[in-house]
Amino acid sequence: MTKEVVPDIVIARLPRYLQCLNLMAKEGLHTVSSGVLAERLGTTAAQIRKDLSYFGGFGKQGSGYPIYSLIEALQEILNLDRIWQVAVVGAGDLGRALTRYQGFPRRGIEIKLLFDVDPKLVGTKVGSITIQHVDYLEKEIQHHGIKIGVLAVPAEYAQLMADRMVEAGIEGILSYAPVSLILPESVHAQHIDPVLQLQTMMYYLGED
Amino acid sequence: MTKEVVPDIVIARLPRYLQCLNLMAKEGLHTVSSGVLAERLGTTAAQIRKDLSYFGGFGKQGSGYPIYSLIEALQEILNLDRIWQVAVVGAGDLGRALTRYQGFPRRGIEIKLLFDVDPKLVGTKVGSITIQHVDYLEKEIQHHGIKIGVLAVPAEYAQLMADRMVEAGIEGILSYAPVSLILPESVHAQHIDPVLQLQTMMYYLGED
DNA sequence: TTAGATTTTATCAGTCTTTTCCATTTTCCG
DNA sequence: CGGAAAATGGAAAAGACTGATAAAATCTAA
Repeated sequence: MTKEVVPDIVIARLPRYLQCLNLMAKEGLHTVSSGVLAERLGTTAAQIRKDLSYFGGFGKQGSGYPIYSLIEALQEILNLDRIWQVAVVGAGDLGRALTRYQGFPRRGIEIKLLFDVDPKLVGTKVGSITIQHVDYLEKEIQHHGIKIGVLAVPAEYAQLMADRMVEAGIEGILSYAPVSLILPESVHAQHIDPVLQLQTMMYYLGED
Repeated sequence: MTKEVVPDIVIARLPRYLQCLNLMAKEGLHTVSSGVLAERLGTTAAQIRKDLSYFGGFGKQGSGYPIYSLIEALQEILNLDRIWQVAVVGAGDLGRALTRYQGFPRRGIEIKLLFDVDPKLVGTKVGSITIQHVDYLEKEIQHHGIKIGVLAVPAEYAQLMADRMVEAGIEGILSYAPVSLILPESVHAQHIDPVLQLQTMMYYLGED
């Protein structure tokens, strides 16, 4: 009866399962066993079964998991059964590349707003989006009721922009800025920093 | 005497500590306690102390950690006390943005090679790097003895290019392609996929 | 229809991580 | 100088996650 809490680390793996399942569906498969899925994902069958079992029994003993209904179930669990609108702050190389990235619309993510401070950029378009001045950040985010923000600004402005987004009602931030952000507990943050990931790698590559 | 194994997850946190320490050094601080560092990083003091203690006692009771020498120690642990050369495969929006990214040279990462298949791109320059045809991938990587590759190609070519990089001697791959790669155990791989991170977030944002 | 192979599910044991506790050392301040 | 406060580092406890095992269900083929 008690709504058992699903560990964060399990949630973080579900999108990867979904990605792989979508690929398999495109290949024309209808059913997959945890063993096969594990091999494609580089993990273990037991882990996949355990992870999925947090949400109920999707599989059929003897045959495995029906791909289509598992995809649907995961999409519902992750709340992907709708379009999520996103605001991007920072229209430099990175911000513009993200705004043009076709992988977003293909997977239910719509870049709705794009902001920058540079007056030379404001008013120009990236794809179908017009770059707006950050002065309008709060107003526009509130107006569209956007809950997810992407930070693509230099490190020194990241905390300020994050604070403003939170103030405007943003509840999740994906940051590309190379700094640690200090945010309220209630805001979900994720960081992407290729340098940090490469540095992690260098530890292991060093012994030569 | 037994060389205790440091957990992967600890290694993955060290670059973040280093990033924060560098920032503090720039602010003119000389010493930092685990508590203050933890607050800036959004973690706990105990975890930082435990992580650092895998490598020895860097701190001084009563005052904390001397920032400069801790930075140096971490750089040495992570093998950052030299320039790492990197090859980028894929010169689309993303590959070019990465090649231009100033954060790499600033932190000891040199993009040395950039490849693409598109004959319209081959021969053109991105910053000071000339785009080469992927036909020369193996030869060039071997010639320069490069150990780290960055994948910035469409999903359907990612596995093929990863295989070729491994064949050429690459030991670590940072992939931006939205697929799971199947690689030998000996190759260290990291993935960056903003969609997966956003989807993880959507699970938590969904209850509204 | 039945036997055997396959595969999930649930449970439990084991391992890995994190947190807590505390002794010790250093710093600060009156 | 001396006591209180601050801080580390190690040991141990607690907690979380993963892997293994047994049981049940399904499928396949003869």
